[in-house]
Amino acid sequence: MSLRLYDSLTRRLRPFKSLEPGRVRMYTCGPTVYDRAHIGNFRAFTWEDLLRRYLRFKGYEVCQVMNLTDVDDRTIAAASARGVPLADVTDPVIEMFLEDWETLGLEEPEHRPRATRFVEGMIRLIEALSERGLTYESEGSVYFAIGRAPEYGRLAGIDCAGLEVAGRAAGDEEYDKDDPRDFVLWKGADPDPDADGAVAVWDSPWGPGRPGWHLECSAMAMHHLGETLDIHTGGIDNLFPHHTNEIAQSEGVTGKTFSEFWLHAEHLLVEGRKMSKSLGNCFTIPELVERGHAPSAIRYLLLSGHHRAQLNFTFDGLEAAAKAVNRLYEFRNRLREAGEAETDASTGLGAVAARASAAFEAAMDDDLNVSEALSAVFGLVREANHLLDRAHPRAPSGVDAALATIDAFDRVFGVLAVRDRESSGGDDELVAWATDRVGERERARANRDFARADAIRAELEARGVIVEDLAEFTRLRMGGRTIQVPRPLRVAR
RNA sequence: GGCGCCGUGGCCGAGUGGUUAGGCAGGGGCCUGCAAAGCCCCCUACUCCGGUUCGAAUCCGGACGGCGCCUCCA
Repeated sequence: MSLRLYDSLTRRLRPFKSLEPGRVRMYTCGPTVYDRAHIGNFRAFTWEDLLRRYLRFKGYEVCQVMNLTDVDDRTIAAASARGVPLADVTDPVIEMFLEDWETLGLEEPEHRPRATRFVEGMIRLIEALSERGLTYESEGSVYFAIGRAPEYGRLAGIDCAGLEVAGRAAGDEEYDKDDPRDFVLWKGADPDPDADGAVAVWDSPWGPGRPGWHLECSAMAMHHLGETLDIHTGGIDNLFPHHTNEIAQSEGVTGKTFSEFWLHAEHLLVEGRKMSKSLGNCFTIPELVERGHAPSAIRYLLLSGHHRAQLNFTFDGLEAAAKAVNRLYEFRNRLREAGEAETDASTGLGAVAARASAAFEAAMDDDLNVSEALSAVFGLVREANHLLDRAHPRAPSGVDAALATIDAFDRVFGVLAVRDRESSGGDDELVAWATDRVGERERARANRDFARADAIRAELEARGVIVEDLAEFTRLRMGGRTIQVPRPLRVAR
């Protein structure tokens, strides 16, 4: 079985093969760190994490680069407005970004370069482009002349020759471009020392200024990964102009293919509507967590739709996702417990697990069809539960194989790993109090004083603690967290 | 205007020329002091109108509806 991925450039599903056997070089467009990333941003990042994990599942070593855009109009505007250096805005945002990254259980990329540390490399790129006659200078700025790049616009499906040059550029103030569609490589600084751009000025052969937005990705990708990447990913909105311009710049310098595959994630809708500040639906990860939603559920929901389709993020969906995650979690627990029981060889999980494994891989091989892959996972859950019921009180054979399969699935989805973290910890004081109350409730139950036991449960529920009596212990659920309180040994009568 | 996407059961969401997607919700059952959780079973849809076909939700055409991009939003 082999992996096939939809490539935006050729607009077709193509078999994936890395340039270097066994090793994938992948560049993922990271966040602009002017404000905390929202769930829409994380939809793309979570999907990229899935891609990365699946490549590893397929046996590749992955070298992933994700940039941090810490200089652009918005970071500059934020710093200027507050009258502070750029880093005073970007450093805390980066910190929050990494926090959220961790919350969702995303794997660390091998490199996380910051644009402001790569300005020199960007200048070298502009020089190389200039030597090839692809640029022109105007009033301290340098532009890329797209008219001299014959392939320009292919990624976005834009036919430049037929494009109107006028369009929205008619009233444009930037009349210093030869062609309004050209994009800036180096933006000359405003001579006014009080101008907004003053927080971000570097020296260059063309005078003081700052690099254009698209340039950083070309520079950092090529620095870490070489002139040709295996995979370049990003949100669909980056198709044009960002990725289109990246290709123009990079290939303009090297004359080589910049990336073999271009993969794009569609946008997220929230409650059926486009995310926007005015609708107030640009939720961040901590906002959702504060509302009592578990990170594992957020991760599951973000992952559960195909990356090339818009995903509708809803609060109902979040609750459904939490239930689905829990089902997997309980299933794995059940397998772990069954592993210790005596085996009943007349029923076997091995074949069921092998079938699920094959279905999972076939689905993921097909352009990361997560929905279908999850269908295979839940198929295993259902069939295995059935066999576990039948073998009870003994265990079917093949429990280890089923457990290994679930673990392999989760190395790709990474949902149970996040869920595991939610089952421990919590507000120490509340936990101590609740544990104490449960102890008292257990004594009442042992005495068959159920009125008292129910009163204590109500008391706990008043403070947001849900009590569940299980065979071996009492489970307390508070918010997204779960705590197990062992049942005191009852004295035999 | 240009380029492109989508319309599946109460909700979310795969898929496909003839065979059960899956999750959540809902119904029934097991378990339980009660409850919850968990487990099992059930619940058979594809916007509309034409066409192609032995057969279409799946292919073609049209209509209606929704959406994205077209210079800095993942």
